[in-house]
Amino acid sequence: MIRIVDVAKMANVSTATVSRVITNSGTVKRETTERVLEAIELLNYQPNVLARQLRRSETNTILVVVPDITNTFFSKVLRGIEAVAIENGYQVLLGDALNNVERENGYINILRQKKADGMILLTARIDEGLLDEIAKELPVVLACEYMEGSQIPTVSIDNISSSRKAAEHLIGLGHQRIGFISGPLNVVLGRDRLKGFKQAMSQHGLPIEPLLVQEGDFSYESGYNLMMKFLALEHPPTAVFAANDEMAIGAIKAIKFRGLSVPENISVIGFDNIKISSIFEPALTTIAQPAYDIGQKAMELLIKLINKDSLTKNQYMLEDELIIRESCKKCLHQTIFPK
Amino acid sequence: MIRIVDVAKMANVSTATVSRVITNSGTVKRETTERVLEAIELLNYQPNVLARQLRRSETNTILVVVPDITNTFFSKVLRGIEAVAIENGYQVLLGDALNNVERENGYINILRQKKADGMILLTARIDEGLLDEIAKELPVVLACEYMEGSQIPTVSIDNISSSRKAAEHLIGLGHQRIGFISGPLNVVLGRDRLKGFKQAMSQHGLPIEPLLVQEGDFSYESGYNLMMKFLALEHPPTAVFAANDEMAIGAIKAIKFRGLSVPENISVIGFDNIKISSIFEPALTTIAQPAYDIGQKAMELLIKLINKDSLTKNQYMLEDELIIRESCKKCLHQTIFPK
DNA sequence: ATACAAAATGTAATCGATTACAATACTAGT
DNA sequence: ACTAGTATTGTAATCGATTACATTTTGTAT
Repeated sequence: MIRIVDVAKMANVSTATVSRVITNSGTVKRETTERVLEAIELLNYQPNVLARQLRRSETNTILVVVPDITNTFFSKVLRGIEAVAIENGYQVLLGDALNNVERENGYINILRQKKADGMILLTARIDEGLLDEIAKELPVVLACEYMEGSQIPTVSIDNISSSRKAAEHLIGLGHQRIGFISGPLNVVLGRDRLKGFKQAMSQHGLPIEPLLVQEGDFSYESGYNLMMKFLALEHPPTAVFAANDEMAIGAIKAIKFRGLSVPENISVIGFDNIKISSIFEPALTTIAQPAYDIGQKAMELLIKLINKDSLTKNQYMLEDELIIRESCKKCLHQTIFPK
Repeated sequence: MIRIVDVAKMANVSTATVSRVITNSGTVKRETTERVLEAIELLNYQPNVLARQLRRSETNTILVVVPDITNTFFSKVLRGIEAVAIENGYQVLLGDALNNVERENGYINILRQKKADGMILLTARIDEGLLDEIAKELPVVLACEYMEGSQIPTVSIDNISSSRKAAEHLIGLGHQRIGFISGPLNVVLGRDRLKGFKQAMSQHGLPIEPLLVQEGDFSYESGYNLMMKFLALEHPPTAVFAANDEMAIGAIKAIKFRGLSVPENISVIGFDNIKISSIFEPALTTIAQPAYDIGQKAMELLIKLINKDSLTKNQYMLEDELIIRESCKKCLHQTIFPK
């Protein structure tokens, strides 16, 4: 292992000078710089990052906690985060929470142990009080998710209004019996999308039937199973709004399994606009989140927090967009089993 | 920031003793241990990981380089890696190479800088000589990919034989004009799957028409575009073998776009068995890789390398499986445009 | 009570860089 | 030639833990 003293010896200077050359401090004479660089080259010297980090007490690493890495929506956000991170000399440490609160908490400890300079959470099932406290001392940004009443900087879309927009699209097509397959209701995200749905229904004077609101977990399987439940009702909904695309696709598969078709018999709308939603048949009508942009913005905020720059505001809402494809259609009959 | 000396002072012992308590060395009297633990509790002391790592010259972090994080196949491998990593007290640092060789090289430097104790590569476009040299000094494991003539430990399936198996499935169904959409040929993986395809064709006395072998890049888009090329031929293939599922799905979409159907007009077989391949319609016939197991095994090997345990062998081949679903069918006519 | 071994604890060096402060070399102005 | 001021370089403290080695305490056998 080549150390800085080895370089110093070879170049016939002090370690301080070598260090100054490495960090481009600009105070080293050109000749000396050249001698040092030559020695570094010759010895193939690589500075020991741990030592540097200890001295500077910084890691140049940020931690990103994803609820579920197999969901492609998050990989797009990640891409956005990574782009800005690399540009600014940060490494990205990825934590997959496996949809599991304990794992999520575990990652917080990594931040606490100063293994990372900051953290971006794409999930927020963690105890609010705990997170709020940590965020007071350490740089934390929430992306996609947010936390009620907390001052933690957040980047997301307005889930309530976009959810309302999706529901209104169905209502606008004449649907009245609309089923809602929600995300897990222990996360704000899940609750917000439900809230948006309910708002839209109420505002158009439509009843919210408890049987037509089911709690899923954002997985394909839950979408499939809950749709099966809807289909077992005497009066199944004529349209279904799933709180994410994976569940929407699951729902469509269930409908098809029952020999019915989308959108002819039942309309389905999703949320997120993951890649597969445009490939799947019928192509999914959905709400597009600017995933990449969310990632970028979140990372930008985090860098500001790390550098202790002040933020002009701490809630960033980006624009979503309703993407109309093939999975929704005008409602022709108020029941899907006409006699 | 609470330091170990603070704890030592409070517990009225030396820092050495505190350290011994923390590391469970077992040589500290029970009373003292309790006093120290109490102080740690009271002060809410968190050891500084950087200092420890510097002293011990280990990071308890391993680096995983993925060619493309948006491909769900890799997230499954990652899950396998992570499971074993966490179990053994390792953190996983994820590098997304964005299908880009330079990015890939960049991650090697992280290992070199000792920011990680070892590395698992799920891609290997890097210069062979360079990688081989690094692997001599530092723990490196290849997963999914491998490198010809190198001694780097590897976990994968036998891509040649599984590819042959896939091609033979089509041949067994009577297909003779079979198109092959390969992966990038600058990676062994891509070349191997092509090799398997060619072997199967030759062994059954079928000609390999250059026009029917096209190089893709594992993306949905390339599958779509290259299939369009096939369809523009005077005699398009009656079956297509795509070197991964994403391209296979792209190919199917192209076929449908042309008003033809799968498998009635053209059979399509994929590779990887990603989740969507069973959901997509027609459900994809494909080769299943034991992605999770590959990840686990790779991490196990890496841990052995890090601990300088000896490996019994350094090429691990896991079992693949041909999964027959709906996208392939008996060949009825040797041309898809019968006069 | 004594001697010796084993157990427990302490002291201080160490990991490898960065950086505050000190010292020296150089420049220009008189 | 002398001096103030700047540019360059060096010395040594420092980050916060771990650990080799030294020392003290405890336990046991005689």
